[in-house]
Amino acid sequence: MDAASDVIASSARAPRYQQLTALLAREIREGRYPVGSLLPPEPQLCQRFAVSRHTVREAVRLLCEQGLVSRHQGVGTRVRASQGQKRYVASLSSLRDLMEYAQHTRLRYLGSRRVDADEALARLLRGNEGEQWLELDTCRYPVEGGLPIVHMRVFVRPHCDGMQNALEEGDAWIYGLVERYGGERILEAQQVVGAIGVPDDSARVLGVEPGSPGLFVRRYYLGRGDRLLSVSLNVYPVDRFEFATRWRLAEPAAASTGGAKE
Amino acid sequence: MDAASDVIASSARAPRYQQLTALLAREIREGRYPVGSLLPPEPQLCQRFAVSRHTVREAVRLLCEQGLVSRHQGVGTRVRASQGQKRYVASLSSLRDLMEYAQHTRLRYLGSRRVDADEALARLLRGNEGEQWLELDTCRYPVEGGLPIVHMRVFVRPHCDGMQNALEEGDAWIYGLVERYGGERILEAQQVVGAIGVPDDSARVLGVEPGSPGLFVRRYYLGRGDRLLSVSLNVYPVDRFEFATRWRLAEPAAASTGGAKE
DNA sequence: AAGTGGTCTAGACCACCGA
DNA sequence: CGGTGGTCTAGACCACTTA
Repeated sequence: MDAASDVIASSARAPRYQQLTALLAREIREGRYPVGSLLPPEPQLCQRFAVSRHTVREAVRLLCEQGLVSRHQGVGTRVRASQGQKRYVASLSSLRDLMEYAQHTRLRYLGSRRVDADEALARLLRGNEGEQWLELDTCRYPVEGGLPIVHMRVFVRPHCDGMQNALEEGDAWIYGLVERYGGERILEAQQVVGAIGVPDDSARVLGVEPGSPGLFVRRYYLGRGDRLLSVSLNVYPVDRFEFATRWRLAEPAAASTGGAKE
Repeated sequence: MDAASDVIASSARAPRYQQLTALLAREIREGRYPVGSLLPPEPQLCQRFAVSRHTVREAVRLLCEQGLVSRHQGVGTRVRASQGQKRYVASLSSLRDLMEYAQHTRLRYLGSRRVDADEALARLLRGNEGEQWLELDTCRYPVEGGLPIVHMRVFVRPHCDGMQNALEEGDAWIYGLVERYGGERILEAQQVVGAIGVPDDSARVLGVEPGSPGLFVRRYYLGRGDRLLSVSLNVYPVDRFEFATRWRLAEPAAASTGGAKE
């Protein structure tokens, strides 16, 4: 190839591997390396850009982190996408943070019962009619007392019997119990939020007028192979709860670790 | 130190840098390097474990990706957490996905006006009393017609004048306009969701009873240095909207790039 | 000025894959 | 088998922070 024109400037401000990342990303975007094809092998890139293999690998690593390529030992570096999308991500250090407010709440256990899912419940739980579930009825109070913040109905598989006892102790986290009693890690949580007129049973628990404005939150906890481990149906009355999320732009930037001061 | 006992087995199955990562992670967990302290400098780690600096750096890089430490040129490697927490992440390919439903909606522009923030509005917009804002009044309809799904009041800085014209064309995305007219990328979006009795003005737009159950969503769009670029105040009536999010467990697995086949 | 992590080179051997 | 990416060494110079 025309090695001369491909030389990476060593005097430029940006490190070489970052220049290389940008250059390769542009060539991928412009079709020189179509999606599905293989990038040239590392030795070839070293030669073309007159840099060491370490530099090439660092550059390709960034492409990899941006999802543009994937590497496979013995095969090569395959182009997976032609352009890095903007991606906004939100992260939680634990599912507990889904309900950050809950740090300052106490759980109260109200009761439990076995239920056979009728058609409406089955649809809500994404299961089949006639399935057996164990329903746990709970609510959360502020630690300083007062009216409940939320009415929570938690559905788990019947073999999770025994969770009730743990719940009665009062400061357990549903998702933790689900993992302990279900013997399986929660790999994904899905959440659906919407408005609702508070239904009668929740209204009684929460001490508000039936039909008054409320927030419903359904959470589905999934394990391996999208196995449904638990479903929680929550109702919050107006003014006692807000749900905050932060979405940050995930920089496909080269910066990696260096960035922020402490 | 007792270098002999710290030698990393070269015969073991796992690569040295992964063994090193695991070893350091354990020592952090067990308190040898408390949170807030500095890890020994790289040359020292090289000596202690009798490995090259490259290997040490690869190991520390993994600790970094797991969030256990952070590196700072000229300072050192600081311990940030004593144990790798489970982390759940949700990602969007664009802010548009925050309102996935909106793919099938049309925007309708209702009007705009300049406002001086009074105390209540200033608090809502996280700004100061007396600040000038440009308020854009809009709502969204299903493409197939019918009642509006949401009443949106968007606040932008006054210099964004001209956005109205773009809005009147009908299929613009607020966040896109904010970037175009503000001349700045949105680096972060914050979202607060809660229940609300639909206020009078929104009720008129939405065609529902004032005070009936609704969902409010406040979104704050931030640019560089957390500069507030825009705020959007949305009200959804019951039954016309649900808000879904998926949180997936992000594996802090050591595997890095090697893992999956294509 | 000294010490930190960040970048970079020039080599080497290995595990894995496909022909 | 040859070629790929994965790991590793032993050096070097630089940018940045702190004192």
